[in-house]
Amino acid sequence: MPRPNLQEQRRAELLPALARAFATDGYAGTTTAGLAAATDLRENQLYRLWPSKKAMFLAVVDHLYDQHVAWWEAQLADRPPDAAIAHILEEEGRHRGESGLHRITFAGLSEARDPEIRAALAGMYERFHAYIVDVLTRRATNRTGAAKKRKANKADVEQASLTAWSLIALGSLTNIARELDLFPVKTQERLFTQVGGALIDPKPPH
Amino acid sequence: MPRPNLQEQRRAELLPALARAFATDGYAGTTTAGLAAATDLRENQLYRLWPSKKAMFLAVVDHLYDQHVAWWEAQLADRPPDAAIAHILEEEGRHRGESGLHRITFAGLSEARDPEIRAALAGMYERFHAYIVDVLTRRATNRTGAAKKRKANKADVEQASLTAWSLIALGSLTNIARELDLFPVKTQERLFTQVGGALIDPKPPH
DNA sequence: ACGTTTTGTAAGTTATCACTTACAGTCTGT
DNA sequence: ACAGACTGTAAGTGATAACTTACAAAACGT
Repeated sequence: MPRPNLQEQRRAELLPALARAFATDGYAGTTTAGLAAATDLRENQLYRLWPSKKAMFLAVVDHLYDQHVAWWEAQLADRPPDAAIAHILEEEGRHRGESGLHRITFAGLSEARDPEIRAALAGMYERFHAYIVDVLTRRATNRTGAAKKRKANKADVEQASLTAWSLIALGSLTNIARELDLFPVKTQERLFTQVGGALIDPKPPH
Repeated sequence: MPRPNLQEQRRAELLPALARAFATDGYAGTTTAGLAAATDLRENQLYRLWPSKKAMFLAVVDHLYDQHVAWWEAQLADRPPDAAIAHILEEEGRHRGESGLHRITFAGLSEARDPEIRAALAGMYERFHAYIVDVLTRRATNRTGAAKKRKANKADVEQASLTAWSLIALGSLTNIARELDLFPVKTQERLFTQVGGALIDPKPPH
């Protein structure tokens, strides 16, 4: 049994370069030749690691989603819930721009006819939404006093769900705006802190 | 001088079919053969009306934007500003789904590297934003009393600008959600009426 | 009816696409 | 050292892309 199988590791190493390529040119606009150039490999070497261009794209989607959630986790760790959320609202815009996640999303949305791509994107949104709802309700129950330890009731969760979707909406527009240079970073920050802040905290301290 | 030139009219007639094709398959995913099939013409007949596939796409972007604004105008006409806005918030989601505007936007965003496509999209967003700001400030000044007829001041306009972007954000997410079946229509309605309503009207009547 | 122009139909061109095959090197456990 | 799997390089495959060319058939003003 000669030579150990390092394919899994190789895949992981190549994903950032693939992500960059897909983010730059979209799904249909990215060629396998381009992917090979981006990874400094030949096309058939990529095809030894994934069965198709689509598989490469789906792997990229998963990779970026994991990366994004990991970033959230890092922001939440070692901070009290309120401070963590405020911090995320401030930093989310900046971070989103750096990862290529939003461009991959646009690319995927253009291919939403394809059931696998569609499912991958939908799963990503749903998991992210669930995650935010969890963060929001954890914070809400903490606030009402750990002593009571009341379970988040149905109305609370429903409200948190709407709020979570709204935050995701702000994030989506911010991505579009960044892509098209619609408004300066300052406006983007105000969107997140002012509007986003108002959303999660109906009575602003003024 | 034989046969009048009806090209302009022909172009206008064909745009809806072209829009449908681009909306279905994205920009790069749509082939000129597909466009020909969608319009029931041959490829070279299309090329007699537009110089390239890109020109066809840009024409579609303009067409859908004009259509969307016309719809807004129709909603605003013959309604007092407040009622008109409420009505738009209720109907916007439904209407957006029917026109293919959002899918065209996704398609374009995947090609945002192309300066012409990028400019067309950016222009569309900016014009739409300006339009909403105008609607919002008209309403605000109306409210403070037509008698005073005070000019909208800078802070008002800035606030309206943020609100307008937020509404556009909700619209964008709604489109994504519709595309990916993220949540039911009811949630979508609540997003617009509850969150959207709160955005344009910080103190809800309760 | 005629001359000019637009319209319709078909075929072709060149490039590039996703994906494959062939084969020579190279590494590893034994 | 050597078998057997992995790695690298090159070339090739058929399909299909955007876009053209060629030419016959209408349509219109005169």
